[in-house]
Amino acid sequence: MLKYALLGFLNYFPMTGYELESYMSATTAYFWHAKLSQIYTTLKKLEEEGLLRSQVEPQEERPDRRVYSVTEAGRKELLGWLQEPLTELEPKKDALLLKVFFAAQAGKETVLTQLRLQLRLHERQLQYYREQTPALIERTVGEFPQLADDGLLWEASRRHGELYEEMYVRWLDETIHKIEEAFPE
Amino acid sequence: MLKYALLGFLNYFPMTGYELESYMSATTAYFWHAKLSQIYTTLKKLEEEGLLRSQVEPQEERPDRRVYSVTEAGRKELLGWLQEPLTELEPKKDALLLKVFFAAQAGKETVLTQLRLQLRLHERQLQYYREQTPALIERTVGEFPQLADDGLLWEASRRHGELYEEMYVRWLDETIHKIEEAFPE
DNA sequence: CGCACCATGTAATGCGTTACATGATTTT
DNA sequence: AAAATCATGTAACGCATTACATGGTGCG
Repeated sequence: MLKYALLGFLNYFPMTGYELESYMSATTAYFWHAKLSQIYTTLKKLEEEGLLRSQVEPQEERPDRRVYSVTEAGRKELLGWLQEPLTELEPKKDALLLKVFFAAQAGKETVLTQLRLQLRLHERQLQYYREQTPALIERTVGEFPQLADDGLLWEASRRHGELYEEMYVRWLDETIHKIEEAFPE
Repeated sequence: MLKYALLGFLNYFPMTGYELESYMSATTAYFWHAKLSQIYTTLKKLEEEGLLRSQVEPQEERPDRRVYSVTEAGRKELLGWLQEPLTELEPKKDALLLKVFFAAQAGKETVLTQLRLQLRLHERQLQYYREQTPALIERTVGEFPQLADDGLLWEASRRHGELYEEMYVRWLDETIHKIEEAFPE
């Protein structure tokens, strides 16, 4: 799946594995992320499959840059994936919910501590989507005007992040109060 | 991590791998799931580590049942995990959002078709959390009254599912309308 | 007649993380 | 003086999925 994220980014313009990682961290990280090591091995595999090609740009005093770009076959592969509909819900994993599910065995204060900590983390993330991400999208669309249509969809995914964090904060609030009331000291 | 889900369930009462899978499907599947094959191999490993023990119950005309239960070491391991706070946000993956992010390259109608399909799936899931899950929790607490405290936290995780699906439906609605307006025929 | 349920497991493969290995330049 | 940025990769390991392998009972 990382495969398609890489093809998607490289279809905007050619770049290195290192640059791909920083773009992903700044944009898709909320719903798709990867470590550098995985990015490098995946890029190599995609080149072997003929979906990417690379060119080495020599540099002084630094490792040479290996710049990847999408081949015609790669573009077709990306388009094919974009057109395939998702006919089922994605299974998800959330370790916090798993802990909450079994938390009765650990006692009230333990759960509450954990939920309050999560509340701070999600509030901070919510703030990030509200205050940092819009400017990032505007800046990118400003820099590459041919990507204006894409900007609309980037904004849609940012909005998902915002709504998700709002929902999470609300649930944490609600749950903290319910636990406080239900297990009085 | 599946490890802790298995320890958590088996700490309620002993059961087989097959039964673990059906409990998980009915309850934690929304935030934690596993295939039977993985459950069987993990149970085996946990027994080797001394966190579980198993007893074989012979059956006629069917494969013998292997019933697992938690050892003292297993209970400690579970408690230890429950007490460890999660100090970071969980990275998540959502293939639909990845598609939406890159969807401009595939055209308006392709995205809309996909979003409308997802809307139906999420509406159905929302209905499930509202209409089916509460009865399941009540039934279980009724059957095992010593799990009343646990019931409160099961309800909290169900509520997260409900809020999540409400949020997702709202976002899909919003996004579908925005795309319809922004790319008029 | 076919499908779902009960019940167990192994083998191959793929996806992802952590650790290892290197090293100059720029910013705090 | 330390940390972040730029820049590349390999190796070992762990977690998860898919496919393989078996087979009786009960329901519609």
